[in-house]
Amino acid sequence: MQRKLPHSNLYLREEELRRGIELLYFAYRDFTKDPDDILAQSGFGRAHHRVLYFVGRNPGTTVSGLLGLLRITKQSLSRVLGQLVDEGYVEQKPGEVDRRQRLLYLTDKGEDFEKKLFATQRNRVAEAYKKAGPEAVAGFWEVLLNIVDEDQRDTVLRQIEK
Amino acid sequence: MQRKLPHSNLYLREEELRRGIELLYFAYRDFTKDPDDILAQSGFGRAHHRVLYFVGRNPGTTVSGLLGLLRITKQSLSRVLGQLVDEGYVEQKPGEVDRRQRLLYLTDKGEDFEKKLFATQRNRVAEAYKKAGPEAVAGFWEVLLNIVDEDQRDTVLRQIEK
DNA sequence: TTAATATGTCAATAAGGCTGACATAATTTA
DNA sequence: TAAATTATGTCAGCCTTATTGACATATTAA
Repeated sequence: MQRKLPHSNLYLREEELRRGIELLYFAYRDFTKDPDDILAQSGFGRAHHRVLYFVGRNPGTTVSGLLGLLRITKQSLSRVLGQLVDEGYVEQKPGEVDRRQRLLYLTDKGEDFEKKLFATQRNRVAEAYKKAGPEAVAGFWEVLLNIVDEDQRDTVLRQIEK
Repeated sequence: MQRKLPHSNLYLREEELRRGIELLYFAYRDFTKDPDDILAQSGFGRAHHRVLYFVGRNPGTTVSGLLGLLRITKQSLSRVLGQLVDEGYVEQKPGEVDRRQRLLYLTDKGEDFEKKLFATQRNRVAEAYKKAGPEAVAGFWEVLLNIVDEDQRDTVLRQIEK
């Protein structure tokens, strides 16, 4: 596969930085489109998706765990999470060790829905991985990880290597 | 540089797809944070940034050109663009060939502000490129481009190779 | 002359963030 | 044990940014 390599010595030139910034914007724009369409049909939005996704990936997580991962306020999360609980996508169980906590789990309904949402992004990313090849994928991961705030990289690594 | 390579044959496994999806989310989350903070101080939001950015990159673009690139409605663009024009960041000149068009340009004030916003993302991406190395950067570009909608890739390529 | 195009505008609606204030139950600490 | 802290929830109000639909104007093209 022919690939244009960034300039070996001066690869930090304006043009190449612009390219990364723009690709990130366009890729993210399209990446979020498919699940957004499905969510809209159920009266949900992107925020519901994130909650479903991270609760699915981290069953038994607490509200504050989710707040730390999503980095939004509890008032914002509360509205979204409340809807998901009300409509039976997420269930809360009191923590056994610390009974102030509400441990979060997807219900069967929530799992089915999350799978449906995931499938669209999964297909898109799988296609992109296939076209780009394994080495490109490794580079993709590495650059993205280094774009994350330095003090968040450990948290992200723990999350993605779960 | 030691890098974990995705599984050569079965690299489309769930875990590796999840990893890409999550990294994209976390990287984008942090990537947008710095300019968002600066924008908030001036009473602007992320949408203003996008307009400033793409007008800066494509001086003389039309309103419909911008709509196609950003893929939002003209009503949404209109509000944001109107504010930027009112406050002297963007200027509109009637098209010479087609006088219905309003060609868009950054003013000096707009250019200064855009540079300030760009600098934050530029630094972040430059650091990430440096840490990951040129080959990783090439992979980063390639995967991102393939995540973009297939029918949008030419448009995106024309934009990033400008 | 008519139709289509580029742009702008008004109005209503919605998602999803935010801040601030306050409440409750449970746990930890002094 | 009493007081402070923590985990969570909730109410109220505000902002940005997106949406749809309808309509207006100027200009260009058929």
